[in-house]
Amino acid sequence: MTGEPIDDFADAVLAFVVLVPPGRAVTYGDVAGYLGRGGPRQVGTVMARWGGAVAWWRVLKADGAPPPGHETEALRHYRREGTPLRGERVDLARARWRPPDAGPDAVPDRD
DNA sequence: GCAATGACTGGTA
DNA sequence: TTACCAGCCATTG
Repeated sequence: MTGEPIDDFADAVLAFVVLVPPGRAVTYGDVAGYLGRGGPRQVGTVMARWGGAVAWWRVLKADGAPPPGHETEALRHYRREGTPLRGERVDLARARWRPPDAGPDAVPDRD
């Protein structure tokens, strides 16, 4: 009864995106890297297909720019969630988020 | 099985 | 800062 035949890879991508807390963001390449499979393009393809079911605006390109065709919409969410912005792009230097179990000490994300 | 496509990335100019 | 190029990998015809 899934109703939506989401692929395994897509499910992993969406599961990762929903883990990203508000005020934070990650890049397509980061998601692919944490998943350990696929590439940034695959993550983008999944977001384009099922991204509407998750906080797609928390996933951006490596240059800190939101997905094309949704820049204004994404920027609106950033202002609302308090995401560190730098001009019209997200300040990945501060907004970049990483999974809690990606470190040897499971250290909480840096401020 | 092969070729084309795609919400990408990093390096160089 | 923007622009162009080559690499990357899963999906689709």
